[in-house]
Amino acid sequence: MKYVKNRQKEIVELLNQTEKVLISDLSEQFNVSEMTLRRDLEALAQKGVIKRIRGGAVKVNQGSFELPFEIRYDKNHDVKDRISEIAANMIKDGETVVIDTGTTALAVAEKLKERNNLTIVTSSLRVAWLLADCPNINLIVTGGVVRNGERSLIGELTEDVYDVFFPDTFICGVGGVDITSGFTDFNLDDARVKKKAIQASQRTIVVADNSKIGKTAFAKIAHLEEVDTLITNKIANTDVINQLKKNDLTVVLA
Amino acid sequence: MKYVKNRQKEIVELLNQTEKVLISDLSEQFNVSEMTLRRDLEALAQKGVIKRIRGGAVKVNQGSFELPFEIRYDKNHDVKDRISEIAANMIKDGETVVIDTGTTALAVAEKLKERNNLTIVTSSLRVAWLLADCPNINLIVTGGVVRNGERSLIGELTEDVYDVFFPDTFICGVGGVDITSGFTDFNLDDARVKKKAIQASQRTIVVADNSKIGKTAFAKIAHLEEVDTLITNKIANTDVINQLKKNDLTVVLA
DNA sequence: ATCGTTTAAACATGAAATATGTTAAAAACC
DNA sequence: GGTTTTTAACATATTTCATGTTTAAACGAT
Repeated sequence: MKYVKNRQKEIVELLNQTEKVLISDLSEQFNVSEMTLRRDLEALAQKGVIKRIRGGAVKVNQGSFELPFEIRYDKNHDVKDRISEIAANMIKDGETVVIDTGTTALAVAEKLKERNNLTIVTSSLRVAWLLADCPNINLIVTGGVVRNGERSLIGELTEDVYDVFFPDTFICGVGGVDITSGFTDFNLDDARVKKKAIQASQRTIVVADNSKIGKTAFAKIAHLEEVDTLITNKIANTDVINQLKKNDLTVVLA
Repeated sequence: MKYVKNRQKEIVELLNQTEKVLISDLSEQFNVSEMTLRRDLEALAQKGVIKRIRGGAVKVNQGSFELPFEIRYDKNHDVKDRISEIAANMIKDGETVVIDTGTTALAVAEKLKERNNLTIVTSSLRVAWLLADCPNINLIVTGGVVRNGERSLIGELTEDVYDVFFPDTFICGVGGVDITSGFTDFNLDDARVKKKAIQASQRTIVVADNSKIGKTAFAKIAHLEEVDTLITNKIANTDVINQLKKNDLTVVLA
């Protein structure tokens, strides 16, 4: 079961480099039958990650398109683990914390599961589901329209929550961090929610692994100055990191 | 897996009559090893349904206390299936439907999964989770505080949603239906939300299996006249049903 | 303290669910 | 038309989960 996901993840990554993969090649590479690969490709095509062609698959990644949550989830898992550990340690007992959508923010939520006396606000159904039965956490879900796949809550209902809530810390996930474009996200609606959460919160901590550094996604979330801390990992492009540090942004490398 | 839940359910029901059960007795009765029963009792004690004592367990059910969701879920499953089927058939494509918390309402959500062009509003995380990836359903989650175990959303945030939303139909779950006390629920906060949903909705359909008929739970939801239709099953107490029918309430027997 | 009972932990077994492989017929491509 | 790929159905393997067994430790009562 673990292998299935790993293999499918690798197929996607392979496709990002080679434009096209053949079932016959993959079969040799992974040492599994062609039928299995066919099933893998079918599953991925179903999610819209790849496009099936006769004998293999081609990439469909046109434009700023985000991979499905499940695929992203175990990508860079060890990195996210380190980043989220640091983020979790910056949260003190008794705080009111907003936990954002996205895989890295979900990892932070996992670290906070056993903590006491926390009030957690989230617009991610996944975070809500994860923390729903923690008796020691006061969990609040923002309302909103459920965005398919991502399971994030968006829209007016979500945004309006930040007119009445003023949390201590916002754990924010992003699609890209760049010197000129600032913090961006793949989805406009999600970006709007993040923007309001930043404005309402005392401090904002962005968690983003190195794959996001230097990238620009579709929708603007905030300028660099609006965020307090960026937690990323060491492999991130040092040039960009150094420039980010000049912009009144505390950068922590996991 | 199905047997585990059934056995645990039966243990709880047994405990409601006898105050106390012994592992040695249960082992004989269910024809399973004592170790298995020990595991069952541990699981139930974990959820707070029973209290573990040396050699067995005693009931903890003081007052009007509701069993945990998981235990209730497969109780009367076939009945809920019939009731929810009827409820689902009363929903027309294009409607805006509120789906409540509780096991029977969740069963209705399951029936609506494949339907098209529905807007579904829910204050149940379980319903939200179930429908989250249905591309043909426009899913809206009310905000609110997550109630432990039940995974329902409660509080001001939840209630206020019904100041701005005016749905066509409200599929409502209840804790009890009675001639004099009307519709009641075990939880005050849930009851408040239900009350507001009834007021905001064009019509309210209560789904409740026979175990609820003639019962009164803790918190008042609504008078009989405020609800349009009650869907229950045939085994329900006929006297009560007949009286209910006199109160301008359409009763449908599954 | 001491005896019998109950529990907890570790490992073994069994059954159900899931993933993978194989085969043969159908469909698609050239 | 002949080759390759796909689909579907079934067979096999793997994994997971519930259950059982055993043993040592913990507990309660005397």
